[in-house]
Amino acid sequence: MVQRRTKLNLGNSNIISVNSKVVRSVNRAMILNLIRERQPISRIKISRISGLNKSTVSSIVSDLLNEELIYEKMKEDQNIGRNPLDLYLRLGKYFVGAVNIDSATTRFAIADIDGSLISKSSVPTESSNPEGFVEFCMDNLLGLCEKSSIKNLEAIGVSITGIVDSKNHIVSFAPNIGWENVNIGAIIRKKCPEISNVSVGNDAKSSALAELWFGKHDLNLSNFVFLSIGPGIGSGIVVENRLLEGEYNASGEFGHTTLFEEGNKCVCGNLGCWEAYASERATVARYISKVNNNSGKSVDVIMQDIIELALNKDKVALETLQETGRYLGIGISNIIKSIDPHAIIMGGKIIQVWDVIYPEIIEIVQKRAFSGNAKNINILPTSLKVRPRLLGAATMAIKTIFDDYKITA
Amino acid sequence: MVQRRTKLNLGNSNIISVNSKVVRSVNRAMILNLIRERQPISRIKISRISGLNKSTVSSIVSDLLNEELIYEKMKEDQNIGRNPLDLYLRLGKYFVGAVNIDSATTRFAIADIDGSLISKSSVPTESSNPEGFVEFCMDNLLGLCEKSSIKNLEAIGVSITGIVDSKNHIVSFAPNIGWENVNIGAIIRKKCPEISNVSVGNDAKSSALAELWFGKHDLNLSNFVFLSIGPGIGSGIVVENRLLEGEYNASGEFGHTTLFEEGNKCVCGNLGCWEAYASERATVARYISKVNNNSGKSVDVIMQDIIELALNKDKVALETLQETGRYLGIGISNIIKSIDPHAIIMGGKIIQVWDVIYPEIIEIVQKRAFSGNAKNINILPTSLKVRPRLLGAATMAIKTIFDDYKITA
DNA sequence: ATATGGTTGGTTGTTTTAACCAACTAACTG
DNA sequence: CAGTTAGTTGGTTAAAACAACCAACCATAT
Repeated sequence: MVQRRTKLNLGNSNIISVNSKVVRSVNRAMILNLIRERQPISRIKISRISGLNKSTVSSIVSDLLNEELIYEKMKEDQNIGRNPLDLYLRLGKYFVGAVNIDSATTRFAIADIDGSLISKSSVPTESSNPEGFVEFCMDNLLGLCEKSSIKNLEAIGVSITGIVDSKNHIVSFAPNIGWENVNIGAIIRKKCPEISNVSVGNDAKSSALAELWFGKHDLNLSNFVFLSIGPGIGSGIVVENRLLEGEYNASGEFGHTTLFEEGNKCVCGNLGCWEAYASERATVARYISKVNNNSGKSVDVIMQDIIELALNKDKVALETLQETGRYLGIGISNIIKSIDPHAIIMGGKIIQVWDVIYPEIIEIVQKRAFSGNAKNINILPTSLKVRPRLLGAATMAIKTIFDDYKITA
Repeated sequence: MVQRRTKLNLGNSNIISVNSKVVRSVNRAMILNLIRERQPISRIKISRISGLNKSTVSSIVSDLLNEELIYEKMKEDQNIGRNPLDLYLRLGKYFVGAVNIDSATTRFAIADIDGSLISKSSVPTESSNPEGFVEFCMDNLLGLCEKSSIKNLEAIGVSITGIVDSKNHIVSFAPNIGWENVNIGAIIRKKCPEISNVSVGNDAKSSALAELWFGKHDLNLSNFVFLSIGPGIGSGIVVENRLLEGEYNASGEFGHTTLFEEGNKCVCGNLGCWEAYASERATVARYISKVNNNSGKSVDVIMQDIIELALNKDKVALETLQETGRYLGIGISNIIKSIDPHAIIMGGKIIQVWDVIYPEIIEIVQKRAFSGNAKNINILPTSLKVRPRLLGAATMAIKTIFDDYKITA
């Protein structure tokens, strides 16, 4: 992969100068991404779409063929003239490793460059010794490789709950597992020096990335917010196809915005956070208090129980989830007004009862939306078929293969 | 100025291919901006900062000298070796026009490329006939030019209250002046066909741009939110030196996020919007209700009156503004958690009583900030000495002279 | 005072890279 | 075999990199 020139951030402009190598790298990345997104696609179509001369396209495509990142195949049923040579991503050649470290479970996967997961495994998260656990994770990942007869990994991506300094591969603050300033990048580089591309990111942000790269919606998503509804609420904000990281890597903490002055106590210590109303934790608490009030005896349930009950038309469960839907709607309205995204994509167990929550969400949002365009907002469950946070880890790794400099106007 | 290649937005990547002209244009823009931000600066320093070879820098600088965008001057007091030739922006050569259309007043200015305003004027806003009024504005602007013996304008920038489609130069929705889908760009192009660069933008967003380009803070601002506190509350979000526009050009409508369920009625029709508590309108209403309760007789004041009273230590005015400060703090806390900016920059009449409101704001924010880093947030009054909205219009225009493609990693 | 080496800033002529261009070949249809 | 579309080849051009050079200054030795 191409070596990058030093990037100097000076005042109001990110200064990156351009030389011929950067030019090639930008155009190569652009063509490779076009093939990824539009396959099958011919050289001539790439030329017309990109504006690059067809001989330039041929030259870059020839490089990509040599690198075995793509392959070509004659198209048969053309109407007139010579048939184009369709280009496709080549699978089965380059692989990446994905790790998702969650408070309870850590999951592993090997993924191909199209985001398909080749093999998976998981272990309980052992957070007391960060360095040892990350090394243990790498052993697990390499074990998966061996099992699948994969000799080496192009890149590794790690997604994790908490605030992550992705630029420096450091987990700054992960209260759920008690980690602070853990340099995951350094640990991995030490353990696996042969793997040059390591990415580390927040789980909700990486889920957003997975949705951006591998989501299947009718929309052309480039501006959206991915909402990860779990015990808490996390999010990833995507603006013009890029993740908004935040100055201190803490963007998208909508879960801790105050919606109710003097409201319910949140795990963060403040009162009235959105999370204290719309998260799984809040939903479960509300359900329990309802049942306890009704029956007098205490119950012990988890989110999945409430969902199953609702799917079986249990009245209290349905009522509880509808309330959660309304609370979700309130917070989502504020997100829409803040960011003005094209869509809100939701992930988490709760999307199993989409039919229950969606009408509540959209009613609130429509009522509160104040501009004509904002009423067009799309609120959708994630289209991903595998766990977004794990695919997100894979996506961060895959991104290092496809991405390079980008040029913007 | 350099002609741009067609930009095709396709799925998840903005496709811009690169050829040698784009390369030159990127490097030229980078050097020109370096001179703008760091002047005086020598060729050799530019070379070292940018990574470009010094011969390349010399070549581009020679172009800029020919275009008379910059000038050079020998530096005298060097320690050792040949003295560098310091490069400076050349003023008095290229000018831009700025128009700020507000609900009551429309202001005009001619600005030099360093953002200094050469001459100014204003008229009452006449909103009933948009096309006629915009043409009238152009006549005013050209009149200012004549008065200052300026032959032509390089660019024109128009900032306006409301939702603006900056890409297409259309005012989509401006309820304050009753405009809807007014194609300002087309009107200006028709009226002044010789002016090729026209920019149109929301007033708060353009204020943010002005702060980004011409603000004087100790901070290196590249991620921040500009809050414009007027009768309502507008904002401009800057992420990595770029304005966040929003899918429907409606980002940053924090003023209409709900902070109080079932709270005060807002002009937008909803209940409990931030704006209904922290804006000038809300402040004035709160002050009036306090005074009426105390004295029994009704009063009629405007925001500036309350500010003057507070500056003269009037107790009720101070109390009212302190309350506004606390409400501001609540909303700002939510912005910080949503966007995670490096700073919040505030504009509007209320910053005249910064000493009154700041302690209230920061107390609330510190209490609610939940992550270590977020506690470092900078909340500051605007550093701009002229009206941000007018300078913002000028900045949009100036930006067209300096900006071109940018390369990001 | 003046020559000289050391140092920094800037220019010039050549080389290299990669995109562009125009003419060509390839492969297909009717 | 003409017409059409896809892709390649060889030469051209633009621009950055490179290396050698010139310019201008200082300190110091003579």
